Amino acid sequence: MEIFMAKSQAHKAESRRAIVDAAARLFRENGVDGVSVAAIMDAAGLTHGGFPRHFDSKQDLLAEALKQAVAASARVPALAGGDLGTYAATYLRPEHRDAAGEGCVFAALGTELSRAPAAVRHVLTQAMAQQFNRFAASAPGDDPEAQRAAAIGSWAAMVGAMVLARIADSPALSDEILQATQRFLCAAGDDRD
Amino acid sequence: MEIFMAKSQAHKAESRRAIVDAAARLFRENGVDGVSVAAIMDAAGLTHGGFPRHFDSKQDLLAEALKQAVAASARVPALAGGDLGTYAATYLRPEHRDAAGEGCVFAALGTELSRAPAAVRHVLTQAMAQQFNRFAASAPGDDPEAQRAAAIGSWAAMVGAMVLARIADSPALSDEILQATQRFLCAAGDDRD
DNA sequence: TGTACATCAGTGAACGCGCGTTCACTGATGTAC
DNA sequence: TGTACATCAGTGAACGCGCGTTCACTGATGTAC
Repeated sequence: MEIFMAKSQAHKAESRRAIVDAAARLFRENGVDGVSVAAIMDAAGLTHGGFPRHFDSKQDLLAEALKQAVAASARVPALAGGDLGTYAATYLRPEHRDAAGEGCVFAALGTELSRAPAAVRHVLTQAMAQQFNRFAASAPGDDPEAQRAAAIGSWAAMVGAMVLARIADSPALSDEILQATQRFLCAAGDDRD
Repeated sequence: MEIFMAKSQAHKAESRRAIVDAAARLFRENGVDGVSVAAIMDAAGLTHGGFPRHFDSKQDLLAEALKQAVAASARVPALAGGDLGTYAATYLRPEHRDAAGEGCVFAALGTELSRAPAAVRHVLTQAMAQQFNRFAASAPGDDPEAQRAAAIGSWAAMVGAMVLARIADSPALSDEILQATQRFLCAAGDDRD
């Protein structure tokens, strides 16, 4: 415990970063309604009273946390490379399923976010659009429209598979969902090469 | 208002059905944490005080509502027919996206349900297993393993596409996600026919 | 058939509890002189 | 260089509020006689 921690302006930015980091992880792990502001502040090493010095509301923090999370996802090497097959192989690993807090925002919070306020959904819409553009260029096939369809359909399959794999209470079925989806996507790609 | 409504045992079953129906719809529309027990009872035409005569807890009702919802989904004609392509065309319609309350449970509540208690997840796991078995038989291709992979991967794509289409705040992008996924799934099927 | 009574679905008030949010206060920061 | 003071990040107590749940009560049901 840093009892005499400085409270300068420089350290405020550090606190803010810690809050956003904790929120991005805890929201994905437990859902938006499954984690309290107090729990987030605690995970950031602060008390809940300091919250309004950084954010107007929990929704405001949610928007910031998602903004950071999608930006971080866009920096994942497999995605930066742009190869759909490589990305799918990375995305569909059991390690991703078991670490929702550091994983895909859409697979972790998707159904809750469809009911989120406009500001939150807008952040995610732009992230989706960018993702599709990146993938479309590297998708198999030569017809641009078909490439884009493959990019969108493949990503939908990844997100859906992760959602379903996390619901399954049988480890065997959960693993199978991930493997089968990867096989399905590979086959769909190979057919067009 | 049926002021002098009978309160016989026969009518209790009717009340229970009304509660489960309302819950199945409202949970899917607003999320589990987005609807209160009082709101469900109100939608069923009752007051919240009568709730414990029918269910032990909100979670108990959730399990019952999901059980009914997945059973109803299994009776959808396009699914009973077993043809994957027909089912995808039905599933991926904008009307489904815009009527979450009557639609697929996994697309409406998927990410919340992954954090649900074991009893709830078990109901859904069995529903998934059945869905895969039904689809696998009619999936394109002749290798049973590949057929099963196609069944699982295709359904994952449908669920994922619906989740993403509901997040998108741009109607154009939302429609495109549904159409592109359908095109992608058709192409994946055609390649194997 | 008629009457007394036990049952229990449903009512509406009330109960704790946890939550998001607010606020008076503390004390280190860093500026003014 | 020192000293007085304004600022403000962070603390911890407190605020309403809505929620899931509980409960004394009502009155129709339907059985016992």
